[in-house]
Amino acid sequence: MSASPPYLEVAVAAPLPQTLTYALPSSGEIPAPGQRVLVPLGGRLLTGYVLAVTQEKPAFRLKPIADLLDDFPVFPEGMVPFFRWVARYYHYPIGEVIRGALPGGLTSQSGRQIMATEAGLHYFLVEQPQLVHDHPWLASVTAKKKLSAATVRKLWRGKERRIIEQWGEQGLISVEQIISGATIGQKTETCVFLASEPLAPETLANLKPSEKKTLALLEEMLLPAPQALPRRELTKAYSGAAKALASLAGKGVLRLEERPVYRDPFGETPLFYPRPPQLTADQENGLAQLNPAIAKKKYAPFLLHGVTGSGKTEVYLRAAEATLALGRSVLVLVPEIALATQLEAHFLSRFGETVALLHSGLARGERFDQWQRVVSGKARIVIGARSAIFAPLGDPGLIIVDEEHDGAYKQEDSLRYQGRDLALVRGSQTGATVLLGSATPSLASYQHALSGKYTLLSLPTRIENRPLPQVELVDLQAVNTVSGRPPLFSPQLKQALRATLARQEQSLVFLNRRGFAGCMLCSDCGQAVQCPHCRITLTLHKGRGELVCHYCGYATNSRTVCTNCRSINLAPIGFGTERIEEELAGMFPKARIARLDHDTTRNRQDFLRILRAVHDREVDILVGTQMITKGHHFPHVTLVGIVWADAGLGMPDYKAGERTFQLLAQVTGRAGRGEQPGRVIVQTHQPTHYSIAAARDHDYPRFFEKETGLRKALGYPPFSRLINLVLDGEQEEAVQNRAEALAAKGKALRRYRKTGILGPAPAPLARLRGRFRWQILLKGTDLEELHSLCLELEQEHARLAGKVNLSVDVDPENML
DNA sequence: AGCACGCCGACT
DNA sequence: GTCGGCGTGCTC
Repeated sequence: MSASPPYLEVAVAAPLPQTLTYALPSSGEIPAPGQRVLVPLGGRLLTGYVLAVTQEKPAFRLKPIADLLDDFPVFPEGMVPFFRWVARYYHYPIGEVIRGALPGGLTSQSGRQIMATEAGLHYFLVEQPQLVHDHPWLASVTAKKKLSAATVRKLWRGKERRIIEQWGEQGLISVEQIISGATIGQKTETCVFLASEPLAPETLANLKPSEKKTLALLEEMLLPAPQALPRRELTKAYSGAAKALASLAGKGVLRLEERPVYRDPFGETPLFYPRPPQLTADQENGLAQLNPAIAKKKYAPFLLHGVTGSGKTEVYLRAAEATLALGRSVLVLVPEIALATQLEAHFLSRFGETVALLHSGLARGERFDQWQRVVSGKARIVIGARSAIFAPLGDPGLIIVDEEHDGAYKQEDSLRYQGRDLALVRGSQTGATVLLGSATPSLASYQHALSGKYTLLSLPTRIENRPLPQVELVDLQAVNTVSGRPPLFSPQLKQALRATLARQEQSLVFLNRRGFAGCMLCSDCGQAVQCPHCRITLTLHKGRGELVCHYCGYATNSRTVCTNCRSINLAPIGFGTERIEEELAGMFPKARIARLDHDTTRNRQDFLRILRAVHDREVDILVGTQMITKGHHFPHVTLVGIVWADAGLGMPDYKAGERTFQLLAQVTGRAGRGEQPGRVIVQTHQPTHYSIAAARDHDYPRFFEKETGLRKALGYPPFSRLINLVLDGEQEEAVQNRAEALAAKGKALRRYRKTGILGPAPAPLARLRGRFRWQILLKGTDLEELHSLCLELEQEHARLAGKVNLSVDVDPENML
């Protein structure tokens, strides 16, 4: 058999559902899987990712690869099946999957660069200066400044293209094809290390005063963490240090090296956590099951159910040690916001240089550096937020997902993946042990643990047997007010806030409400009006005067009766953290109040700034959404108030009960970790609701039983699978028509009998950023069928042209 | 996505 | 009669 020249299977960074085949570049070089290449596609050049080298020749004429972009792969070949799986399962173009997985700034595409010729300069500046006025971009060109690639693209796509081409032909400007977009720089910091050898006495005796001072300072600063210290820390403390450090390095007293530096969010040197010599019996027991699984190098999923403060971290660390000892690598996923917690410091303390960090707070260059360290094998432990599931580790033998129940693992735009679910997929592909950890496991994970699909490990007690905090429930229905409507703050909570302020301690005030959707709340039983078919809270559409189900489209007049107790005393309700902040400011004019939610924290910096203010006791009362439950423990917070614990139960979401339980359990678990036990006051309209009562009693099994029963009865996950199809566009009618057309098409396809089509219905945020949104929910137990139906509807959508956009959300968690 | 091709109204 | 608008379809 003669060897034909190989062909390359390439995923192109464009929204194509399939991969494309290219011939070898003219150089004859054969790029390896994982390398980036520049490929021609429909008259332009863009980045592609080589997935495979194949001998299979397709039936059509191939174009050759235009260029190689890398000397080495940017991801290991072993990740190719993973990318394929993700693209297929989440109905997302594979090239976009890979582009999104890689650190930013690695995507090249062809563009154009516009420059003025000598003749042009004269023409535009002297002969026809009004042209510069008419075409403002000419100002940059005549000033010999480069136009950005984005600017040129916009001009080229718009009305200016003709004139640009015309002037190009006249020789007034030059239009050159360039490759742009890939912009990556290295960023490191100079760090100081003490020499490992003890110093000779004569060296020490001959030091200059400034050198002695610097050395003393260094030793002092290194004391809490005997690792590296950034040079600028020293030069900040003592301006003579820069010079002294250089000469000390020359004398061999210390080393200066370029290193990435990891910083604590509060700007302190990371704490060093020593390896504890003793484990608890529960930790030992867990590791006795984990270690053999790790050693087998086969896929083995575990659920580590441990209450807050029970020592999950040490189990992670020991499992990581065992995995590294086998020569395999470790991937640790944490919720983005929790990256500021001690977990990262624990891993750094234990494993030092072999840890890489991947999170959204890194600058582009930093992110690229971390990526390089991983792909080159220098870093064998990766800690990161959900996107770190795409970290280019060659042979992950252990994948840890901390706080696995956390909603932050679900990406809610572009590629809508679930990081925790992908951890299991990647683990099963690479033969890894997957360790999911949580104090309040997701229903699905716990279900799998009980069914034996995962192995359940338990850490039922807190270290040192500290008690869980006492939780007081306040029934808002029972609070008497002049107006007869429940108040925002009960006398109990007001009183507690006042007392806490008087003691100069801090309070946290939660409102689990980031949604905007209003609902109708029954003033007698406290329950929100629900859909008779879906048991989902109906959303109030004020304009139409209707209550609408966002799952099935059911609508009823907003003047209705309570679905629970038939009462006619229904009141529209809807308020958020902003209102709470306002009320508090009115009640306590002298208190320093801060708010932490999506509106006040545009980015990680804002988040850390507010946390820091609380940490430094510059804030008396912190108001916020679930964001405050994560991350930090503040020792001076002695009161936690939950304004409206059942707020989440009013959301149009089948997971409302689960979310509510998790939130309350997380909050109450967090209080009382300091020396004082702390007080938790939970205000609610539904004190007997199972989610709220079980959270008060720290009773996960009770919650699980009840919630599982409800889900099963209604056929919601984990007893079925969902795919949400969201249509959006500028014209409401077009969107609604398309939604109806697709739903009708789906219902007409008789071969998908086992899959239900709910809707179409207006999306819970029916108008978002000026676009109208409708959705169709697919629900079924047959995964195969569900996905083929989805695929057919996508094809139907593509066939029907129009300015309506379709996005697919597989396993939706939050349909807002 | 973005570019080419193709089919209809208002200009020389 | 052409220019140039945008709607559809394909990209190895």
